[in-house]
Amino acid sequence: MRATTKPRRRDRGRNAARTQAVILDAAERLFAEKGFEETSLAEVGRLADVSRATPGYFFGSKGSLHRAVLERCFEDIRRAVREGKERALASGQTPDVILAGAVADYADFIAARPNFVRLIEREALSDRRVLDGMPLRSAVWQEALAAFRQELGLDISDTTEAAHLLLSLVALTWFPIVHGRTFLKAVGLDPGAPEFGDQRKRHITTLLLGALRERAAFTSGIPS
Amino acid sequence: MRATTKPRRRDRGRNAARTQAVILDAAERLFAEKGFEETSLAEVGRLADVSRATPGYFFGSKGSLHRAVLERCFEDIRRAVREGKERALASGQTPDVILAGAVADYADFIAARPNFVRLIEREALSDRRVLDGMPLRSAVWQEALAAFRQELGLDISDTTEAAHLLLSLVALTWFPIVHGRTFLKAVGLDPGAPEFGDQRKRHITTLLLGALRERAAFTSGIPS
DNA sequence: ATTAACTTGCTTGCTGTCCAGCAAGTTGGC
DNA sequence: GCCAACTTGCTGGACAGCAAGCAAGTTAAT
Repeated sequence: MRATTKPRRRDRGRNAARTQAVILDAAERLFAEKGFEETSLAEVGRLADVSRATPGYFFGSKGSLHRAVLERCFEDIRRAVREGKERALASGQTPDVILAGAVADYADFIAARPNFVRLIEREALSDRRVLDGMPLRSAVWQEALAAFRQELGLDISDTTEAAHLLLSLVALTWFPIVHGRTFLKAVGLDPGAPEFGDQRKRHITTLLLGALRERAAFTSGIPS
Repeated sequence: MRATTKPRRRDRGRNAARTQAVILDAAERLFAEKGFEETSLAEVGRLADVSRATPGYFFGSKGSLHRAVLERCFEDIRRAVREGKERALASGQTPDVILAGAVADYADFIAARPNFVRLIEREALSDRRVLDGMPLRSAVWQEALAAFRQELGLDISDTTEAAHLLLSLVALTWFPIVHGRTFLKAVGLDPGAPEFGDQRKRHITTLLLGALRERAAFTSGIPS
C-alpha cells in the first residue's frame, strides 16, 4: 500500500557492538521512564529497531540487560566525579569557591542526564537488590565523598559532616528531576523555566555554604 | 499435619468498612514496598487475609485501589500539615525557633510513615499520571507552602524563596528514607542508628536557618 | 427472604525465554 | 579469484506462567 511500507531494518549492517549500544540506549530510556516491570523486551527491541528477541539474544535475560544499563550509568558518573575532582583541585581556589563550583557542575551534569537519577531512584525504591551486588555503585559514592572532603579541606574527624553535606547536595539536586511535574508545579515552581536552573543552584549554594561556614567558625574557636 | 493448619479466614464477621480498611493497609504496604506493577491483587488479598478477588470486589480495579491508597495518604499528610501549622502559630515563637520545630516535626512524621514517601516517590517517577487527576495532592502542597510562609513571616514577594525553602526541606527529609540502604550506607551513614535522626535534623536545621538568616540580613539592608 | 459480603473458577491477554533457522560475513584451501 | 566450510548476528514461532477482570456461586447478617 504505502510506498515505504516500513523502513524495516535500518541500513547499518551487522555489527554486534553497535547493536548492543543501541539496545542499551533504548533500555536505559525505557527503564528510566517506565520502570523495569512496565518495560517489555519487545518494547526495547522496537525502540532499538531490532527484533523482539535480539535484546534477549545479546544480554541473556531482562535482568542482565537491566544490570548492564546500570553498570554503564555508574561508569559515566564515576568519570564525571573524577573530572570534577581534578578540575577543583587544579583550580587552587578556596573551599567556598570550590563548593559553589561543585554545586554548579553537579547540577549541570544531572540536568543533562535526568534518566540516571530516575534509574537510581527506581532501584533504590525497588526491593530487587540489583544494586547490592554492584561493587561499582558503592565505590562511586565513596570516591565522591573522598573527593568532596579533600576539595573542601575537611579533615578526618569531619567524615560524618562531609557525608551529610554530600548527602544534602545530592538530595537537593535530584529532587526537582523526580518531582518536577508534581511537587514543583504545585508550589508554583516551573523546572522548565529558563531561570529555574540558576535560581536553584544559587539556593543550594547558599544552603551548603552556610553550613560550611558555620562549621569553620566553630572549629576555629569563635567565642560564644 | 500442623495443629493449626491455617487460621483460614479471620474470625471477625462480615464488615465492609473494616475489610476495606484492612485491604487499604495491605495495598499501601505492598504498593510502597514493591511498586504497582510488581504487586498483584491476589497478594494484596493474601496479606489482608481475604480472598484473591475481594480487593477487586470493593475497589473495582487495581488502578482504583491504588488511587484510593494515595488519596488516604494525602489526607493524612494534610491533617499533619494543619496540626503543625496550628501548633507553630499558637507558639508565638520567632521564625528561627518555628523553623527548627517544623523540621523536627516533619522529620518525625516522615520517619513514622516511610511508606508515604515511597508511594509518592514512585508515583512521581511513574508515567502513569494518577497524581495528575488528584486535586487533593496539589492542594496539600499549596497549603503547606502557605503555612510555611505564614509561620516564617515571609511576605508575598518571597513566594519563590519560600517555595525553594519548602522544596529543600522536603528533599532533605525524604532522601534518607529512599536511599537509606544504598547511598547512605556507601558514605558511611547508618539511618538505623539511634543518633542518626537527631544528627540529620540538626544538619537540616542548620542549612535552612542559614538561608533564612541570609535572607533576613539581605532584606533588612545590611551594608555590604 | 433478600440483600450485601465475600469466594472459587475461568478466560483472556501479555511477557520472558527457549529453539530452530536463515542470512551476512569470514576463513582457508586451491 | 573462487568456492566451500564455518561462525556470528539476528529473527519468528512456540510455549509456559502469571495476573486482571468477570461471572456465577455460596454464605452471613438484617
